[in-house]
Amino acid sequence: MRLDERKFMILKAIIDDYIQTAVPVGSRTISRKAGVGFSPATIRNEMSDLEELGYLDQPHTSAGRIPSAKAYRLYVDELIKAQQLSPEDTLRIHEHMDTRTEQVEQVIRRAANTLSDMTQYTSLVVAPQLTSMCINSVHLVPVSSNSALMIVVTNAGLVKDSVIRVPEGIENDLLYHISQLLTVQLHGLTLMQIRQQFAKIFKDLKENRKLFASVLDALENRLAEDEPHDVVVGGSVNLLHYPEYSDVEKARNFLSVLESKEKLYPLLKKAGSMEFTIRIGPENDLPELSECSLITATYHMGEHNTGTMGIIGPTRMNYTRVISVLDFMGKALSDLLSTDR
Amino acid sequence: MRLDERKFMILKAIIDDYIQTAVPVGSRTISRKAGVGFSPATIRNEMSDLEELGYLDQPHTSAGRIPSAKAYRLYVDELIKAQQLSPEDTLRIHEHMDTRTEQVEQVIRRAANTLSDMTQYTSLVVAPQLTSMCINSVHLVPVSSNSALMIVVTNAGLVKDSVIRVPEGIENDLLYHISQLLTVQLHGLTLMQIRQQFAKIFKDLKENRKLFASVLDALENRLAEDEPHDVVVGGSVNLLHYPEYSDVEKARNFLSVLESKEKLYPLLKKAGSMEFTIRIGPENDLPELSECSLITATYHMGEHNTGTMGIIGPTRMNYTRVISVLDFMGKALSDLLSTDR
DNA sequence: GATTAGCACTCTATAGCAGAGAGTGCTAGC
DNA sequence: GCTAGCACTCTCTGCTATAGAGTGCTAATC
Repeated sequence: MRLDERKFMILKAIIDDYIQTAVPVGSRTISRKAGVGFSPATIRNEMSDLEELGYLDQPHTSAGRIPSAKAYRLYVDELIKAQQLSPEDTLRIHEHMDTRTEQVEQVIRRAANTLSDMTQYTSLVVAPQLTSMCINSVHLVPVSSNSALMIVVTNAGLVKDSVIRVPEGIENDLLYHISQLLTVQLHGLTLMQIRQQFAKIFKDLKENRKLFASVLDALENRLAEDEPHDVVVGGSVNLLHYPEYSDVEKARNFLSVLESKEKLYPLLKKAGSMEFTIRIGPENDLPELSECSLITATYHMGEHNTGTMGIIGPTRMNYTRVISVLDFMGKALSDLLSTDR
Repeated sequence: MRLDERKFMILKAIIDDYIQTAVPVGSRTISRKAGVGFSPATIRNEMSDLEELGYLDQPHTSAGRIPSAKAYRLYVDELIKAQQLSPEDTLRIHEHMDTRTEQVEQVIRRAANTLSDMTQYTSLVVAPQLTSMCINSVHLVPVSSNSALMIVVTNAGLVKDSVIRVPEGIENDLLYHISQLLTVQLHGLTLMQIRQQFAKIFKDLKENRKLFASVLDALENRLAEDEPHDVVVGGSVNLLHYPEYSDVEKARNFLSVLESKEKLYPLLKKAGSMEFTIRIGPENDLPELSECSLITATYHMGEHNTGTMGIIGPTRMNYTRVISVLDFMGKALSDLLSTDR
């Protein structure tokens, strides 16, 4: 059976109502709505059909109906229309994001907070992946008489540091000198290239072999790991405001996911460079999120570097609003990160 | 009335039991304990005294007693004895923390996770504050045709970055050259000194004034902010396992605090360089934490740099265990960060 | 033929009540 | 000084009755 216009209309009304109230929707409620010219009995018949078609679920016989994941899918695919963000909201984003010079990391954190504030859901943002990652400089900073902090700066602004052992009583000047030497040797090389040229680089370094050895060793270790990009989470407690999470058990499950970056990152990664993705309830791979929806969007830093952000809410989230907020925030962020401030 | 030995003993037994069960403790329960040679009636009389003295509370007439904040204070001050961590636990810490070269940031995150895993409470760790903070190098990395990422590395390994505008179509080589120039000019200066010598530095730079101006401008802005050190939180959902937080409202309040670094940082900051601090329930400044206890401890990186870590749990937390875990972790972390790996 | 009014039926949520259980405080006796 | 005994208090659990929301079906209406 194809869905005729009236069924569409009724389904949309049910979803809209349920998004607002989180309470199963009865036929009378729909019937009373402005623009619906049918009695509860008629609505009931249609609802019965919609249930058979898999768009509605009934918690128990004498309750109203709630939309199924299939219904939300139809809803986002066909029923909602792009909506302009209200002037107040655009202003709000601009206010929150309009700070002059600031660290990229901080801009991103601020974006996450703004997103969660405005939607009252939970937000995720990952910094843009810079395309080619190579070493910019190496620094050795004395920490104690026989150890130093090794800091490696890559062109992504990403920094990797670790403590290494240095010969007892080494002069600070010498450490500095060695840093410079290493920087000259390694600058501009990708992490890959360094590994390949390890032997050669090592040969070129004449004095302080032992120190160099431990630096290169540390570097080698550092390069080996392919750390997942950091995911910034905003408003993780927001979901606890919704009746869906009045059960502590559920709340804990949800929050556990937010705590593990390893689970979070693939969620956003999967979205790739799609401008928008919407995953509803069970469409998410994580069972913990089977009662949530995740909407992702992208933003840009310069021409090549793309970052991803997302909003997680209950399946009955306000899709329309979230999409417009993400859309606008994407533009604001791209502006902020791609031009001066 | 002074507390005699028997009252001490009974109070300790009550606290120990309540820490385990979270259920108001009755006189029979205490009486049955090995080593207590008194009937429930006797215990009841003592309990009644202890209540009058403010050490015990009674939720309602026919419930058992629960320890008050005053009781916990006495408990940690006088009743608990330092305890050796079990061999299994020390092994566990070593296993978790025994990774070779790793970023300081990662070591700290790992420490936070280990702490929360082992105690089943929530952990906080801040990276060591390096004592003298000065600039190590400045880098400009092209992002788009008219903007670049400015990266400032300080000797703390801390990195501050921000996007700045650069003249349209500037050569990468030139950007690099300018970075070098700036690094030479600024290297070794504290943030303060730079601000003082702003004019002089600016005068020395001959070409590309406009670019320098915007770099220095960005730097100025960057230096102005005194960002709170980052607090790493581990096991934030752990507290939701305890009956104290079976109420979603309470859970939300608690988690909100963890979300705001601005509230968290002062908590640890206040501990200063004290080896241990214990704050019980209302002794915490934050009303949201009035039913929690916070134990902090310090660790060291090299000779001068001290970091702080803490455990937040319900007031009925297992103080003895938490203190031994923190103590051991402090040593492990200091070892890890101060010598090579 | 589609729509709707009417009605019996189902299921949930809530309040009220009784009984069990845990624990206390007091008193009298050891 | 300690404890056995007992009446009393308060909570928790389970049960029942009731109200309310909503449905599905049938028969009447447009």
